Amino acid sequence: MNSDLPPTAPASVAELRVRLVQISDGLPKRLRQCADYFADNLDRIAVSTVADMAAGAEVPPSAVMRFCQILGYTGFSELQKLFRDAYAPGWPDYATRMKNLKQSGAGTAPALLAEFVEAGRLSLESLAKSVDEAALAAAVAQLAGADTVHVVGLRRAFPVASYLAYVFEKMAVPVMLHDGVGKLDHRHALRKGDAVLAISFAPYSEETLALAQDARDRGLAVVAMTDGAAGPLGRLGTAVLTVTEVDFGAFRSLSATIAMALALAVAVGSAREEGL
Amino acid sequence: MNSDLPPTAPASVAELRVRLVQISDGLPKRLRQCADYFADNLDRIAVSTVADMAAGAEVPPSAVMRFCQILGYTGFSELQKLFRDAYAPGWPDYATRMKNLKQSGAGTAPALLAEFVEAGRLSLESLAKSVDEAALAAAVAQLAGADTVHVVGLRRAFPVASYLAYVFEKMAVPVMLHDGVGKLDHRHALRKGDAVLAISFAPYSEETLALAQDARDRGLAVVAMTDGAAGPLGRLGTAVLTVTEVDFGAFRSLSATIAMALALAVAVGSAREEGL
DNA sequence: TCGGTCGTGGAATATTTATTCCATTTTTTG
DNA sequence: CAAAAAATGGAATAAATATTCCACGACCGA
Repeated sequence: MNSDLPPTAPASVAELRVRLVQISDGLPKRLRQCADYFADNLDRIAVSTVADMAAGAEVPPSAVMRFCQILGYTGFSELQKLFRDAYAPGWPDYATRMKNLKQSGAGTAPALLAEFVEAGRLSLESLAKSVDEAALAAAVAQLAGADTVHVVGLRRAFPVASYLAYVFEKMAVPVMLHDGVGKLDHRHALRKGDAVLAISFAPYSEETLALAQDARDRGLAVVAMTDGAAGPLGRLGTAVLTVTEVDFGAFRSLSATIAMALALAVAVGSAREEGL
Repeated sequence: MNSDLPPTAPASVAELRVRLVQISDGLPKRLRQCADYFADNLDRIAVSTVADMAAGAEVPPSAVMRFCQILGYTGFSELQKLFRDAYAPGWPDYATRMKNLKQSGAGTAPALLAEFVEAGRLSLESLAKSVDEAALAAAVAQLAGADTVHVVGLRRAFPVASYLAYVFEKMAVPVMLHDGVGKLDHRHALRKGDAVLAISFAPYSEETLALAQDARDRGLAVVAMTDGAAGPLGRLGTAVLTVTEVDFGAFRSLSATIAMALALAVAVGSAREEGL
């Protein structure tokens, strides 16, 4: 008797995800297409019909049905119910709360908060969607290979720069924060083998560009965090990390920029530890 | 002829939300129940049937149909399509991208980025859900009434403090950033009529607590941004803003903290302008 | 109070969507 | 290479869901 496949249907989204990858191997062609497409589009299941999913997986609807039954469900509907139910507790509370906040009236603090929260969320989503993994890897490599990392970022970018400096410090990466205090020119601090991590967004601050340019002239690695590869800082960088931040009003949430900065700093920190 | 209601159906979720509150008044009982329930449960629309929504609004299904048609749609399906489509481009791409990033393998930069992005998102959601509007209003009032705002925050909180100082400055609010450079004690700068905005999270930095304590002793307003009202800074504040940040590894994304800070600063800035 | 309009609920119908079944093709196995 | 088994696609059927229709009742103005 065939008892090598558990007859029990996954009772949660998490379980299902595990099962999907488990069974993907050892499944005939069409059914594997289903497994793969389902695994890659878990979020669409709740709002799709059998026909939609079938079209996405490029199989006939009947294949989708068979697939659901192989997983242990009576049919697609039962599987879909899993996802429809799962939506309820996750998003809705947040969404309604958000709506209430915004309804407080434009200009009030809760409404502003709602806007900034939303801007931050959008920025983070957009970052996840658009990140250039190759550029990120290059940036990590260049910074991990540097003797000292010079972090520069002024005005709006200064909070990010200071946080980066803090994290680098915690991770025992030699770091120098160029904060422009007292109009001092820290340019002479750049040495061969160092790298510059420059953060600036339009309108770009001259001091930041100047330091980056100087480093570039001397042949140092320049990692740029900016809002467009085509901008002045983007052209200067030996590795360019693009972060588009959704801003509300005149101020930006910096959420995406900080997430990128953290990832970069921690990755560099780990890379250096391994390199010891 | 009755042309006071626009015959055009809202073409986006945002438009629909506006329309819902507009028409809620001047609608017969059952239809208003629909409008209210829909407005409060926008997120459920995508995954519900007419019967579900009807049950939720405590009306018969036919009432829901009439309601959809009054809004200008041919029926519920058309309205629902709005939400199902909105899910597809918004979340799904993000979700799959996220999964891919995480799959890059623990410790690599893209995987780290995914984690920090996720932590940021969760923090923002949790902030929107848990914000104390009364405390926020109190904080705005106290800061708006102050002569000079003293911002203090060190270590992890310093990026937030520096950004706050930047925004206050841009909004023409007299501000002083206490950054502890050179171990200077800026305490003497506190004057009657000033207010302190202190930011600190466990483990709390002594300097921040000391400044807050000093201000409190002199009877100044102390607005605290911290991670628990019961903490040492929470006990000191005359207004306490609680921000729980989801952190990944040893570092936190600061997304929620910055969103809160921005909302606070902009609200204070506007309040002061009006008060001129 | 009467006649009309408007709102309402439920039953009937139309449409969409899920599910099953089976003839055909492909793959495996002896 | 043939026979059996498995897999496949599409058409038929069943179920669910959306939508319309209409008879009833409440409300409003005359």
